[in-house]
Amino acid sequence: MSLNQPLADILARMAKMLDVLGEDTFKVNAHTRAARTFEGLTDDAAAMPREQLLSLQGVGPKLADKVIEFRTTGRIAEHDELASRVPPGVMDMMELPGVGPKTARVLWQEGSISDIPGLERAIADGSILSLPRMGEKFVTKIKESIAFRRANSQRLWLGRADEVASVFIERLRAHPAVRDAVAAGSLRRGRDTIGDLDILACLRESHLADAARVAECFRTTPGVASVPVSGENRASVRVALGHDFGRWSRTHAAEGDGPSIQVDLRVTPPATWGSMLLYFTGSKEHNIRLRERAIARGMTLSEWGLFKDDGQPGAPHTRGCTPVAADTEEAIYHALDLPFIPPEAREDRGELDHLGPWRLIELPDIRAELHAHTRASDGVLTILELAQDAKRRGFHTIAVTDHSQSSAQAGGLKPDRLRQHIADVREANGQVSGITILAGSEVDILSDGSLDYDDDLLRELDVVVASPHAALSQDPATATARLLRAISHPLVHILGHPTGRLINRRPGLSPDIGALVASARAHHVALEINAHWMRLDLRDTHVRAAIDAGCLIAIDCDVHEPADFDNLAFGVSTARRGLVTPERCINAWPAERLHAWLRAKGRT
DNA sequence: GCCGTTTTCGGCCCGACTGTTTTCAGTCG
Repeated sequence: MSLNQPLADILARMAKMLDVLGEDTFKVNAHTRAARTFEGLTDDAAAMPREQLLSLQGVGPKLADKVIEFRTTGRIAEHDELASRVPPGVMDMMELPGVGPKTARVLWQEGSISDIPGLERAIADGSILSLPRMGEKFVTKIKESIAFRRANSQRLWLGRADEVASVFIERLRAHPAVRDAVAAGSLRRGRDTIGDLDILACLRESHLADAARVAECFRTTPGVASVPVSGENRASVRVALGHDFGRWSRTHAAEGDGPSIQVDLRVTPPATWGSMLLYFTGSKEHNIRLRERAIARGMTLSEWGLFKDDGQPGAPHTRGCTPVAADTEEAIYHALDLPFIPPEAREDRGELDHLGPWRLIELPDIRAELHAHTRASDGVLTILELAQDAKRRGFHTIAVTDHSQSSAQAGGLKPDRLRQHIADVREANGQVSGITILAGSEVDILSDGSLDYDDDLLRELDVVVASPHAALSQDPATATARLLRAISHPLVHILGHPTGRLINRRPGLSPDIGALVASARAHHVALEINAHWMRLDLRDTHVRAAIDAGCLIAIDCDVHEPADFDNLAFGVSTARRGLVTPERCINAWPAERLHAWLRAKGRT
């Protein structure tokens, strides 16, 4: 188990405690930045010599020593000391929208309010109004925040957030004053979960005075429950996720994933489209890097554009200055001596140091689906229907990979049924012109790492996707040994959804990713990015580790019904976050190359 | 607490909105 995440967590907690205690904000930021560095790191900080720690972004001598202390003793003394001074409930209060470190400190130290229940009591008896800067409106805002938080303990699934965003985007695009509307924020960056939605609308040149009407159109979208922020060019709304928000909400609304989400809108004229899009896409940390880079080049960057720094007080766009670049993101990056950086890579994980143009995998590059189920197990399509759907999407290859015998709940095939199924696939192949139908199986990796069919049967298949389905609570060492055994099996092509996680549902296995990717590379096994938005497994940071190690990647939809093909975009954005290129993705290879690679397995 | 294409000391991202203020602090993204 990597030390990176626990380390990131404890450093982030220290930053928050320093903040509420009123310590130097730059020290706070230093801890926050270091936490992010470890969160995005692929190599394990547990194994790094001090010199290597010091080479990391934002890690200096003091933080390096804290890392070493943490991995040696399991604690950081300074953290424990801070924790003894800050009640945990005060940290909870800072999670409320509208309550920052200063407010939390006033509540705690001047109002003796040290947790959210205490805050609710102080609101109920009115005693909160005696504290400085706490008025009626503030109290109302906090009450709403508490209710909102209670209903939204989890971030939203990517697939569901996308569905909600499209409701607003389609509505805005239909407005006569709007040239275009897009999702920005973490949705555009393709993160696996979304905290709130950011929508950007661009006015037509002929309708520059209509920003307020566009914001009005946005605020009045059916389903909007409240409007916490409303300005001339912006608005924030909260929406109840009812039955009007697409098929996922209908399927999953009652399953405890939070009944509302905040959606932020920004309206912009075309002249500032690029700088607004850049600003609103983030990540915040990426934007800060860009602004620092602008300053180093004698410029300043904001959502209003990139300007020459003329030393005058006041924001340049309010003084009539002409920007160096503002209308497109490309122009801004160019003026900062950078290539266009894809949104998925904007996480302050070293992307500004990337030389040359980026060419990450794109949706149209994908030409094959190698993980799909039919009615034979738990899918809804026949072999021919599956092939026709895949062909419609422009694929040259579809692999039929129904479940193996141990997945009884999914209708897994006993050996005899699989033999018949293989014969059926062979017969179907050729009946749909222009696409190759391969006979495969999604074979269970049993808890000891052995496979669910014997080798003679596996040898009859064109594609073997080996996946863990049960025993997903194994300890990391056992899980690692299990998956390594499956990877080293000579007939396995693809390791399917390697950790078995379900986002917001279960954590899945926590194998040693470094060992996994090294073995996958050595045994020519492709690691799957399962594109279903509840899985996205491998996750982005693991994909990055696989790419750094030289592994091959498969991006598959794990098709059970026709709509599952639509999830491919989420798999692709996860791949892009891991810096996957077309060359490394077997689904992007031409048919001949892919088929030759599949045939080579087990013959060497 | 970190960092160096003005710096090993003195900086450290930018602007809008909100609420409680008589001119601004706090929060957010």
